[in-house]
Amino acid sequence: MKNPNALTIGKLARHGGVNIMTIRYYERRGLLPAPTRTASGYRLYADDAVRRLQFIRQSQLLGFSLTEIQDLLSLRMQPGTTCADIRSRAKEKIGAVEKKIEDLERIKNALTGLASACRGKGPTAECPILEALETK
Amino acid sequence: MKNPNALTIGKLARHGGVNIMTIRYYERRGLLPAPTRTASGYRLYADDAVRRLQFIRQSQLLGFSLTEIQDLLSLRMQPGTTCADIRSRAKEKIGAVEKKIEDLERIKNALTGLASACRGKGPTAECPILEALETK
DNA sequence: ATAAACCCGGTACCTTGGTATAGAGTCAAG
DNA sequence: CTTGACTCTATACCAAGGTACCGGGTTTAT
Repeated sequence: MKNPNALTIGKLARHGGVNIMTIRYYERRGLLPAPTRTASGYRLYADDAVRRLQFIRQSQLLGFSLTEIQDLLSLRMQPGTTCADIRSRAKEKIGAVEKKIEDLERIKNALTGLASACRGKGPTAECPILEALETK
Repeated sequence: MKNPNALTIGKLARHGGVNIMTIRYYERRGLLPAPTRTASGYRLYADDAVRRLQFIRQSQLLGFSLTEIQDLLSLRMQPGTTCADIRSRAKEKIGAVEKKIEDLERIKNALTGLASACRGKGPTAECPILEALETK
């Protein structure tokens, strides 16, 4: 091997804790750059691919979609992009997360109201939950 | 028409604020019972189909999936099902919603921490957000 | 009586984030 | 040198909740 650190796709997958198919999928999506190939066509990854995979996974854990992660990655590559650009993406995401939380709080309150209206006794014909769902 | 209240699929769709295709889809999924047909094969719905659609929509707004709604509907039809069975479905859903809220709170806190670590100045090479994402 | 509006079934397509399968070629160990 | 593990591409499939198109038949309004 020319590069002593080169990883085959299977090793990269084990390193990153993802499936081989996921790596190929990320490559198709443009999230991972196409690596060099051996003469027989095998992908060979350098160490930075591991960091790239970590970036993707961490970003996913923070609620970014693959498309948004792509956006973050290309922002990073563009000269002239500042830290403020990245921070604004983070703040947008915070806003979206807050909105989702509010939606879920509303749902939770509505469900809690219904559940407490139901004594839990009797047939379904008299269930206040079912009635509430039918009557808009 | 035999039934003065009979609705064609288009009228039911407008009543319920959904697409015609959605109604056919619900029928395929078993969420709406197959209605009677005219001699030429047109679907004819009675008034209760409107209430059924409302039930589905309201349940969706409360976070139930179509599969769960199917479950609620068949529970309602089964003799011997009690109000308590329905209430327990509601409580399960409340638990799931609470868990989602907690997940989102964690995400929000992590993002907020990252955003406040970033002064918003300088190139992306020094962005603490990007660094945090790369370093697991 | 004819055009507009409606409806039919079947199939394909969309999003998101992957996963699976098939059929073939390649690499390493015994 | 053969077997098993690995990799390749291309294509199809999954959940969820629909939406769209096609080529035809029906109903309604003018």
